[in-house]
This record gives sequence, structure tokens and C-alpha cells, in this order.
Amino acid sequence: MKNKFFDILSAALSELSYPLDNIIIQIPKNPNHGDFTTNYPLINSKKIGKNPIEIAELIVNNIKERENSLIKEIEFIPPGFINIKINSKKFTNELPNIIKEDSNYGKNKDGKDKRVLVEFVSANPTGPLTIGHGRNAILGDSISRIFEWNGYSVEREYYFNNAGRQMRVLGKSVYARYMELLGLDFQIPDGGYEGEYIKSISKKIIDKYGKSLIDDKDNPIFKESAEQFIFNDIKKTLKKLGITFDLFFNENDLYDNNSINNVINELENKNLIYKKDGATWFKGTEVGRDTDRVIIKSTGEPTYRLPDIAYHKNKYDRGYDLMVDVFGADHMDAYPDVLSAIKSLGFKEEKVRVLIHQFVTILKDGSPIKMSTRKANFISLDNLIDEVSADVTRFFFIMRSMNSHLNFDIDIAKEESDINPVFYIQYAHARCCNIIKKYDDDLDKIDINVLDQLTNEQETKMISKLLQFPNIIKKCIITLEPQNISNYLSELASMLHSYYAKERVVDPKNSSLSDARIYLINAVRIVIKNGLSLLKISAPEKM
RNA sequence: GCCCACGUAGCUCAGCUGGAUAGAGCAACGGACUUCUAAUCCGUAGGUCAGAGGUUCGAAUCCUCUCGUGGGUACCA
Repeated sequence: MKNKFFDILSAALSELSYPLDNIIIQIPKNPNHGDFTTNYPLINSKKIGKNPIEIAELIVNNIKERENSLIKEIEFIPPGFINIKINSKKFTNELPNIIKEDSNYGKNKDGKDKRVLVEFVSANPTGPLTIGHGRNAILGDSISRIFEWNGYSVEREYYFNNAGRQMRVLGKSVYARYMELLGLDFQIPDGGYEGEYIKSISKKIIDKYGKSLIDDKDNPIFKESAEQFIFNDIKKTLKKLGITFDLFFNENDLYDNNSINNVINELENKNLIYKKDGATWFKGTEVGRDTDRVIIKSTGEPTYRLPDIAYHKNKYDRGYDLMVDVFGADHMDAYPDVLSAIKSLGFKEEKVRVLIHQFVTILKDGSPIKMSTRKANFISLDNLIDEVSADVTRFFFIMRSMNSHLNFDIDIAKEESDINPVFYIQYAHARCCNIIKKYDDDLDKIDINVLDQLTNEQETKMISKLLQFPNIIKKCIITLEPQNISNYLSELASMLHSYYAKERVVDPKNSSLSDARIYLINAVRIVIKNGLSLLKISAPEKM
């Protein structure tokens, strides 16, 4: 619809020989300003060298002179806006398309033949996922889904490290609990993990090996059992949210297949590396960073930046058209180093999009809880899902912009009250379903001509809203904010509820109007369902 | 100190690449169920968009500074 107006406007502009490169068409907030508006005269008046209002008038007159069935009213308003009202019939004409496309309505093929890799979660297997990981997981998965809806071929990847210091400490912690459970002397290592789950792991080891390992504290069985146990746990939690990964990438492989060394050599060839104080440094300052960074410690162990560089190189080598990294705010300082290194290795930086989300503050009894996996004083993501359902969890994490801190009030989330907008949207869907159930005839047999009766303001606005859905999904590719979808759905649900309260849909006394309205309701149902499905939130037919 | 976000109603937050009168929900107050489900709707009240400059026809939105909050600033990940 917008495109059609765009064409009409462009035609007028070229006839007036005005520039065509700066055309913005918007949907005005104020309904008195019509269905669409453009500020073209205002932003181009300098270039054209005329008064905005003068330009507006010329454009409007030009459009008026020509025949078109799309525009019902067109006017220019000081200081230089052009507002148009669309023939409501043009809106209703689009409705059958929604019904026809059904569960595909909103999808597009813009990303056809493009492969995108979305890396997210990437929590090391040292403990259950926290609520913070939950934000990352749901954000990453929702973004993957947005790509899918835009026709991209998407791979979800989980990057992990099972070889570092943290994992060694984990193994030691398991050993300590193993000894404890056997009633022997034990000592929790410095900075060891204290969660209950450690004991569960130790117990499993006892079940299997008994006391045979008491003098074998460095036996890899401790670390490996822990890793296996925890990873299963993590996958189980993710599955509850409907998230599965296509790939698990082990950082260790980068060492085994020499990628790390190769990166060092390449950087060395580019003269971006030097030794100082026994460590190996990356010349960040050479590539526009504030400071140089250690990439290999004097102990010979790389810092996390080095494998990260190798990892990204690996992704490039796999030939993706786009790579998305979803990180928590704690990576803020690290990724620019990685990107600049990647760039200096000759890769295109633009192929990587780094999404940084802020942290989640958990509020309980009104005050924030400090969380640490190590101290195990966190509320696990798994617990949260069990308490408030996967739907609510998913919605809660994407309804806020990723770059604002999220206050997660446990007490409110648990309440499952009407505070939570996900119910509002789901209820709108259930309502549509219920109305449709009350309708006796066959939806497929409705004569499309009856749709002309959908002329009241609420109806026109709602149809216009439905028609925006595909654009919202396209827009999300630019913003990569799933929030755009949840906002849209809330607005649509609100329109539906309001309409429902005011107008009778199925009215036996007026069957032709009923037909038209039920047709509309069915379209609303489809759009809400598709939106929720994109977000992997259920759309109940009954509540 | 330096870097990056954020600061919008009492609370939690929307606000699209700058647009016309800044919006929801919760909380408060007043209404609406013999009706297609009231998990809903309608109305009232609530604002110096942190503050100060700047850019321009026009700023919550862009730029600069100040203040405040969070995060980062390790040879931790």
C-alpha cells in the first residue's frame, strides 16, 4: 500500500523534475493526518530552492490531476506535509491475501541464498544457565527466527571452552564433593564451585566408580563427568524454551587443528605482534584501538582474545554471508579487538554484526540479587521457566530493548497476573478463535465483495495494521530487535480487544456484515498467530 | 581517569532512518458482564522526555558539555 503511494508520488516528482532520492513516507500517529504522510517538501525545499508549502501544493495538484483509485483525499498542510487518505476499499482488497498466505503471511525471501550464522549462549559448561544467559539465549534464537522469516538459511552455533582454568577448578570442585560424600577429608579449591549440582555430579561418580578414585584427584573423569552432566542440563533447559543448536563449536579444536598458530603466524607476517615481558602482544594501537593487548600470556597460555580471533577466522572460512554474535555487556571491551584483528587479516568487518545486550538484574522482595555461577547464589533459568512457563520467559526477555538493563522482578513474574502482556496477546488470539467458532458457515465460502462493508474507522485501522506486519518483519533485519515484533503484537491485540468490546462480529440479523467481520477477525487471528509463532510463543485457541 | 550503554508519568518501559497534540501496562480513582470468554473494554488523573547549550522549518530522537545509573577498563572468560 505504501509502495503504491510511493509510486504515485514518484511519478509526480519526476514530472515536476524534483529529486527522487529523498522520499520518506510515514504512517502518522495522529489519525487526522490520514493514512500516510510525507515530509518530502520540507526536507527537499533547499535542494529545490522553493518554499516547502509551495512545493507541497505543486505536488498535490499534480497528483490530483491524474486519475487514481488509490487516494481518497490528499492535502497539503503547513509547514509542508502532504497527507493522504487511502480509499478504504483498497485496504480491504488486501485482506484475502492474508487469508491465502495463512501461516506464511509475513514471510519474505529477501535473504534467499544467504547463509547466516548466529552464535549465542556460548556459556562454558561450568554450571546451569542463569537468567542472564536466558536473555542471551532468547535474544539469539528470536533473531535467528527473524532471519528465517526473511528467507535466510540460518545456523545456530554454541561456542564453548572445556579446557580452561575454569574447567580445571570445576573438576577439582567435583573431586572435593566426591571426597565429602564419602566422608573423607576434603577441601574446596580456591574459587571453587559451590552449587548443589556439583554434589549431584559427585554422587553419580560414586555410583559408578565407588571409592576407587579417592587417591586420583587429577583423574579427568571428574572434569569430564561434570562437563557432560552440565551440558545435558543446559541443553535440557534450552529445549524447554524451544531452542536447539545446529552446531557446538569447541574452542579446543582451534588448538588441535593449528588454527591458533596460523593466526599468530599471519599476524606476525603483518607485523602486528611483538614480545614484551615474556608475553606476546597484539598491536591494537596499529589498527585503531586505544591500547595493545596481550594475546599470549607469559605462561604460554593464550588469553581469550586469541582463540576468539581464530574462531572468527574459522567462521569466515566457512563462507557465511553474515555472522551475528550475541554477547552480554561484559564483552563490550573485547570484541572490537577481535574485529580489528580480523580486519587486519583481510576479512570484511561488515559481515559480522555484534549484538550486545545489557545485563539482567534480578529483583526479589524488591531488592536486587547479585549473582555468580561460582557461588551458586543465582536463580537458574531452568527454575524460572518452570515457575512462569516458557512463553512468559521468552516474551519477558524480548519485550525490552536489548541495550537497556532489564529488571526482572521474580515476584511479579511468578504472579502470572495480567501484568504480563503475553497473556494479553494470547487472549486476543483465543478471542478470535472463539468468535470464529461461533460462526456457523464456512469461512472459505465468504464472498469477498462483502468486505466493502468494513468501513468504520476501527476496521480500516486494524486492516492497515495487519498490512504492516510484513514490513515489521523486514524492518527487524535492520534493527535486529525482536522487541519490534512484540510491540507490534501488543498494539494489534489492543485494537482487537477494543473492537471486540465495541462491535458485534457475528450478528445473526446481519449476515453479510457478519461475513465481512469474521473475515477480518480471521485475518487478525492469522497475524497474531504468525507473530507469536515467530517468537516461538504458543497461540492458544482457548484460555 | 578512559571507553560503551542507559536516564521518558509514582513504578516497569514503548516511541520506527528527526515530524504535527510524547504513548502503553501496573498502581490510584470512576464506570461497563442476562451479550461472540470481563485474562477484556471505556473514562479521569498523572510529564520541564535528567540538566544546559548547539544543529534546523521542526529534537525525547542527532552533536557537545554537566550530573546520575550500570557495565567494561587484568598476562580472568
